[in-house]
Amino acid sequence: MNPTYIKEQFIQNLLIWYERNKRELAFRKDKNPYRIWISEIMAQQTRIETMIPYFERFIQKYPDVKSLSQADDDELMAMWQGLGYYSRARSLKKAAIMIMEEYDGVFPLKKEELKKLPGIGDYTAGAIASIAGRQKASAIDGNVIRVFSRLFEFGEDPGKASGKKQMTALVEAFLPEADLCGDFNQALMEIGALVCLPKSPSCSFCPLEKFCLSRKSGKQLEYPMKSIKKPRTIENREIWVIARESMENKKDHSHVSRASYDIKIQKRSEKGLLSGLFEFGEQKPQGKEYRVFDLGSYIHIFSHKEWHMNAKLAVISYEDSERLCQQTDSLQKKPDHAQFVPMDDIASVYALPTAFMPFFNRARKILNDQVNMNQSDSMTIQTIGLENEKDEFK
DNA sequence: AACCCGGGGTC
DNA sequence: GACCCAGGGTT
Repeated sequence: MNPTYIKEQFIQNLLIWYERNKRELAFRKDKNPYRIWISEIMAQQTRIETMIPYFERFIQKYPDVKSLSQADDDELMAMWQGLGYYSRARSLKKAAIMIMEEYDGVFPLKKEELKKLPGIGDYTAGAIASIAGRQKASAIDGNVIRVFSRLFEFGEDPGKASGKKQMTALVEAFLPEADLCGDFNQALMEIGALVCLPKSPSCSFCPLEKFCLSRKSGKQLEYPMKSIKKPRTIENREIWVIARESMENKKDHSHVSRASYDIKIQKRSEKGLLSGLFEFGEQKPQGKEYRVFDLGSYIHIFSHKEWHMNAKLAVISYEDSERLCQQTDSLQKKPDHAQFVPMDDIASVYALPTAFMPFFNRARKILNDQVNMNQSDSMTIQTIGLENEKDEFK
């Protein structure tokens, strides 16, 4: 058995399995470069099932490069709200503008050209070039790394530069002709997603079983080699959700059911964590009397840090709300205007990170209950416990 | 090379 | 709770 024969067998087994077992995914319907691109960016560090509904909505709103290049920034972030890694969305728009201006609106399909676009690295460039461009290119993601690490009992950390380089050479030694590379790459990923699972690989169903060294040794779970992660840092935060009755209520107090509240939000810095998204802030209202409700505590876990938050809801007067906006502006170096916006616009119009969502849901519930209550009493300070509200925290 | 950047499903 | 997901950018 010569090496060429082994490679042919490997490719044939893989591609036949793929044709029989691949999932019908929305972005596999055609080879449109724009849609392949959007799907690959959304799929970065994100499970396919999670990303599918975002993909459908995104394509509806931004059907092509041109519409994306003209997207409103806040609307774009709202479309991405909840997906995470928000710089992906900003890079998408930047790249769309580059494609319009530097490529005359024609999507580049060569790997080296694709890598010049923001948000497109080694993996994504290879995926687009091979799938949409039918070019000979590898696309090595976490799935491919796991599959090949196990196949050859790969002894280095593929996350490090040396290991990544060797892994690339190994995978590329198995690449078929250009026309088949798109399916080859997707097939390897599909094996990783459906068969060569991190904790319980189904080796007896694997078309590559007879090529797999770790299958023979029984050491599948020792690959890929993993490096030690540093522990997350913990930050404590005191969140103040500040609400006021919206102006509409004052004009029309005969219709209590139409009453609603505005909530103060401000834009986070354009750099760093959750950049460009909105938040409630940590400024306690001061001065006149206002009603306070306890919104409890919540721990939000990011990849690299944890926010341990406590939050309160303050309902203040319309007059105090305007002064508060000015105070908040003066506190910020680069003031993104603190503003009171209708409660129902939050998360749909103003992208709110998932980290704050539990507090927003609780505040909304409390405020809606307030609307349905007769507000004839003169209560000024009120605290509500959380005993029966745990469901609101997820 | 090390660090930063989200959120969610799964076991 | 630990793992890890169709990774990329910055320092």
